[in-house]
Order: sequence, then structure tokens, then C-alpha cells
Amino acid sequence: MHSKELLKGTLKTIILKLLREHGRMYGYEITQKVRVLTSGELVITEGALYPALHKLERDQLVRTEQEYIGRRVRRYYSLTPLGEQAVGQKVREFDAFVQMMRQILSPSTATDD
Amino acid sequence: MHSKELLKGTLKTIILKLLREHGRMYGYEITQKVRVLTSGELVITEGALYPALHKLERDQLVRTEQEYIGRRVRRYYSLTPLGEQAVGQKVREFDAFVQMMRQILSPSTATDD
DNA sequence: TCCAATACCTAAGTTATTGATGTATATTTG
DNA sequence: CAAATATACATCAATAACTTAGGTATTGGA
Repeated sequence: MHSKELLKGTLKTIILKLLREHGRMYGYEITQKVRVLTSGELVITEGALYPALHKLERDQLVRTEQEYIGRRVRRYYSLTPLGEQAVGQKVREFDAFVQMMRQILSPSTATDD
Repeated sequence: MHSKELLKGTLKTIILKLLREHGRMYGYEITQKVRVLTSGELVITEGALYPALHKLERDQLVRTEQEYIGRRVRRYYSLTPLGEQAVGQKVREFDAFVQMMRQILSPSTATDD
């Protein structure tokens, strides 16, 4: 499979964006959504996801409410006002990054896209 | 300033691409070229550059020849045949990564706020 | 003469990941 | 109905790529 190093730093952007899109989601749901959206290309591991979610919560970009499905805990995440701001910022940041990379990578692969 | 985490994993792609573009370059030259190409947005630190170059050499994607400019050593890097292959691969990998991210981030990349 | 630029380098610390492991409940299948 | 699989949370050691800070030495300009 291809380099996962590229993913570094994009996980939080992905999470925030999905939360804006879907209102509220729980962890496992996020991994499945990403899997489907990318046709299985991108698989978010739980070891990456949960720490990231916890960090977003600590930074007050998301908040949680837990529910019980039967006896099983399900922890729903949704954006805080601060989180709402952050989404746009993060996405723009990513776009800027891509544009910057194009300035370096495109010179001879130019003008498709 | 914006997140540098995004850069992770792109440095070698950048180096290889520049070497293909310019035939051969030395380390310091690469940092300056990147700086100019991105209008100062992206600054490659030497602590990142040199280890990356050494790794590329170890992996036989680049080779070196040193020259003396006056009394000062200058170490030129250029692509090996293996490196030539790797450039295209790396660039395509990056494009694939961006496309994959778009599948997640694009549904509504609206810019409000 | 001294500072900035050129040009190479290494190493400790930081950080976001992977991969392994753990726990427990719910559902499907043979 | 038992067993395997899926759902759902979590932590943690190891890894990889970086940053920051340091080091050496030459060259050019004010």
C-alpha cells in the first residue's frame, strides 16, 4: 500500500469535516464512513482515531455525549462553536498546502486538473 | 503560521522532483530553490534536509559527487535510474493522496466565516 | 574586522502515527 | 446454540519524520 506518512496531520481535519457534515458521529462510525468514502483506500486505525478524538475534546473543538445502545456505550462527538471555526480553517490550510506543493511539483507536469 | 505536520512525508518527493527538474543540485541549493518556488512559504530546515538526502542515497535513489568551490566542499546530488522511477511514483502517490482527501473533504468545501 | 551568507553535518526532543493488546457486548452463521 | 465475527470503546510501546539547537568551516561584503 502507499505511504501513510502523507496522512500525518490530516486526521483531525478529516474528523472535523465529517462532524460538520453529519452533525454528530461516534468513533467507530467515523472509521466506517472514511472507509466507504474512500472505497477502502483509507482505513483509520483505532489507535490513531481515539487519541485524536480525545485531543480534540481536550482542545474544546468537539464535545461528547454518551448513549447506551443496549448495554453498549456509544460516545457521540459533535462540534463546539470553536470546532465549527476550526473546520473551515483546517480545510483551507489543507488547500493551501496542496497549492504550495503544486508550485513545487507541477512545473513540468503542468496544466492538468 | 500553518501546520507543518502536513509536510511529513512530502520532503523526499520534493527533493526527487527538483533533482529531475534540474539534473543535479546540492543541499543548500535545494533549500533555496524551495524557498523561492513557494515565495518563502516553505522553508526546508537543514535538520530535515540532510538526513533525508542521506537516506535517499542509502536507498540508492540518488548518488553524489563532491566538488570543491574554492576550499569549500559542495556535494552534488543527482538521480539514479532507480531514483528516476521513484519520482513519477512519488508524485502520483501524492496526487492520489490529494484526490483521496478530496473524496472526504469536498462534499461541501464552503467558505463561510 | 566582523557579520551574514554559504555549505556541510549531527543529535536530542517532539509528535502523530502503527500495531498490538485488552475488554465487553451484539449479531450472524454453521 | 456455539463460535466466529462485528461493533465499540480504550491504552501503550515502538517507529518515523520532523524541529530546534548546536557544531565546523569557508567566503563575501560593509
